[in-house]
Amino acid sequence: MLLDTGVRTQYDMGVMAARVKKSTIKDVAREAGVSIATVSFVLNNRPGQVISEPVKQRVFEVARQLNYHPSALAAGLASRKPGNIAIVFYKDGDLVSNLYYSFVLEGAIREAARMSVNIMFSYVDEDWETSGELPKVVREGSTAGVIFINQVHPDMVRDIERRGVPVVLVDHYPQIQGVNAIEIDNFRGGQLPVEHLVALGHRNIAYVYAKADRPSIRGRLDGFQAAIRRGGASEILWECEEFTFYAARDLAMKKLPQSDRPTAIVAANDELASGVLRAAKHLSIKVPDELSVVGFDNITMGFYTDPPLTTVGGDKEGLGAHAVRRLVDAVQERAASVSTEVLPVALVVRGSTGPVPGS
Amino acid sequence: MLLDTGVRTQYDMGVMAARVKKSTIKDVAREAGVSIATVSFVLNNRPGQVISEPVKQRVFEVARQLNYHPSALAAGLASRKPGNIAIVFYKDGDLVSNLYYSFVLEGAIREAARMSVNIMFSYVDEDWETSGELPKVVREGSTAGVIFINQVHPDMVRDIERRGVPVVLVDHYPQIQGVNAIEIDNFRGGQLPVEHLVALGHRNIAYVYAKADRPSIRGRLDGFQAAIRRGGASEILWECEEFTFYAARDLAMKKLPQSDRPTAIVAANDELASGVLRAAKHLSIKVPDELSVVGFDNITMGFYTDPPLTTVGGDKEGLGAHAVRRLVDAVQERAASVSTEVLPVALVVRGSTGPVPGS
DNA sequence: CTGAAAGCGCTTACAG
DNA sequence: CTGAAAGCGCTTACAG
Repeated sequence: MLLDTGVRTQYDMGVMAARVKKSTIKDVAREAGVSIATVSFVLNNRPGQVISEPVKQRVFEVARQLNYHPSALAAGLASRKPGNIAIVFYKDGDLVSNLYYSFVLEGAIREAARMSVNIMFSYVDEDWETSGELPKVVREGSTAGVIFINQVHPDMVRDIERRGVPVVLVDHYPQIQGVNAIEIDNFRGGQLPVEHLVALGHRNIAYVYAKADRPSIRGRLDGFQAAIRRGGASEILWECEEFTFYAARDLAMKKLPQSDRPTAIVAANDELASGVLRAAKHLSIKVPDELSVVGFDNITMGFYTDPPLTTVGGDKEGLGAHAVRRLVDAVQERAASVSTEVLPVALVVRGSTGPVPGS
Repeated sequence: MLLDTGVRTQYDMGVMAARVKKSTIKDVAREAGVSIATVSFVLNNRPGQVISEPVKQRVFEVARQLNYHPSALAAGLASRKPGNIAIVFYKDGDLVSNLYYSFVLEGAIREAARMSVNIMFSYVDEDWETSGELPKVVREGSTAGVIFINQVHPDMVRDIERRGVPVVLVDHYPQIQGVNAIEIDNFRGGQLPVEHLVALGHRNIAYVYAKADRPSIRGRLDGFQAAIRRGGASEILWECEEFTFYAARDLAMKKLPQSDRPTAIVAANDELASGVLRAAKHLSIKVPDELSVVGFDNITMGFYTDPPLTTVGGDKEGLGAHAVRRLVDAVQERAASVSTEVLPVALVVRGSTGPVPGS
């Protein structure tokens, strides 16, 4: 438990003389002249339970007057279902401050607010294999369901569901079968830039990426390659050391000066694309006149590059919002079955792409 | 309440045959051959309560074996103190995805995880004045304390504290007296760039900012002005329309070409500084050779500008972490008294500042 | 249509 | 040093 008993200090000093006490279901029942069961029934609009209109009105009225709000703790305990959901992520990540996932979180939090569901945040240790310890929120039964974003451990998901706590996965890896999941259409997202560039006359298109054992990265590459084949363009793969701005910049600094330089570059994400843009600037290669560049993710950064970045945008907030809706459905057992929901992507054309040079 | 009764679908189909049930304090008491009170006492390490060593060991052992974890809901209800804290913000903000505050949140979440406290997120309507409605988490008594980041309504803070729920404010506005608050040293942060620039020989320094009725912005400006006076430099104020990259860029595009152009520019934040950098690039003014630029906040963006931005950095994660520790102290009534904690700032020298031209 | 009562899983005076 | 019992504020069969 979080708290000790102890003596109040500041409040006792008179500053907060009138400490307000919450009214309870008993207060409402007494005032309205009904039983607490009846109060509970009308306030929860219990299906199957018929309460006469006058009684209902009286209860609502009294509840309003007394400013009554049911205790979430008591309700959760009695119903055996906490009124909260939780987002759990791994400790060594930077999920919250991440330029991409922070928008997913924003979407989740807003949707939860809209649905009047509290949302909790919790980390789990990386070394789940060895500890086997479930997230605190599920160990202590304070959440009705959990959302994992990004990394996840398959066995942990099983263990959590075995406790009767539904799980929804967002843009997760590794792959897991038979779990509710939400992701964006990475394959389609990989095609979009190519189609755009081919329409602009480009035939010589490089893909900048880094190795990563993740479905989203794989999907983008697959989409790129499929579109390249279909467009009759030639596929060039530029592999960076890692998924960073500077790795992409350095790679581009090496590759761009070569004589058979591609006329367009598609990057696996906006950060890499920004690195390419920087290299082009240093090499005095004009974008988009001499080189077109496309990113992926549509993160804020792309507004501020020079020129502003053409990119592929998924509905990041939607990812979070859908996950919350999905989870609440699962918790309420309204969910038909397990499935993976794929959210659409769209090309966001800004200033970094143009007709192939010499066209 | 979040949930209906209903029939399980997927789980009943055999996939999740062995639904695990949580063990309770009763189970532990029975196995260990003691009363539930004793279990509660030893597990909570209740001060003043003396339990014999052998009994303690037995209880711990059994609890471990049964994988017992106290129900947070039950404990919260019985003790009248929820085991959670909450971060509440206003609905129209972009706090979570904000380039600055997302790091504060990251720090808060991590610290909460470290302290084994659950942290909840909640929005509150903008129109508090008219609704008077407290955040859901406090209405329903599911939080032991709340943190407000950024915007806050003074009367709401009072109302919440009157419920016995302590409040901690992070980088808040407007000003409120008598509440626990954490902020960075904006005044000192305003001085730092000037001292740095003066040491580099600059005497002609402009401050780029936008009007905002916020202590943090005011503090930076005050610091800037104080340092300018002390350094014997001349103060130039460039006021933008708003706090955006493009507003700063446009203003700089107008001001920079003037003959009496300053040799250095200090911006009220990194976004404005980036805008100035962009204008300089368009005007072919070399940074830092012909112009020095300093930002504020040390957001990720500053790594990617060209050149990388010299800026003033506060400990953003620390802001969140301190707030959590502060709040937990207040909840446990260990807090001596109400106070404002000011976190130090430091100059982060990167590539956008250099000696005054002609030196 | 409504109420009395058991119970959710804990904590906490109180008694011994 | 330990236990029996009341109580936290709800929900939910069950009875009428």
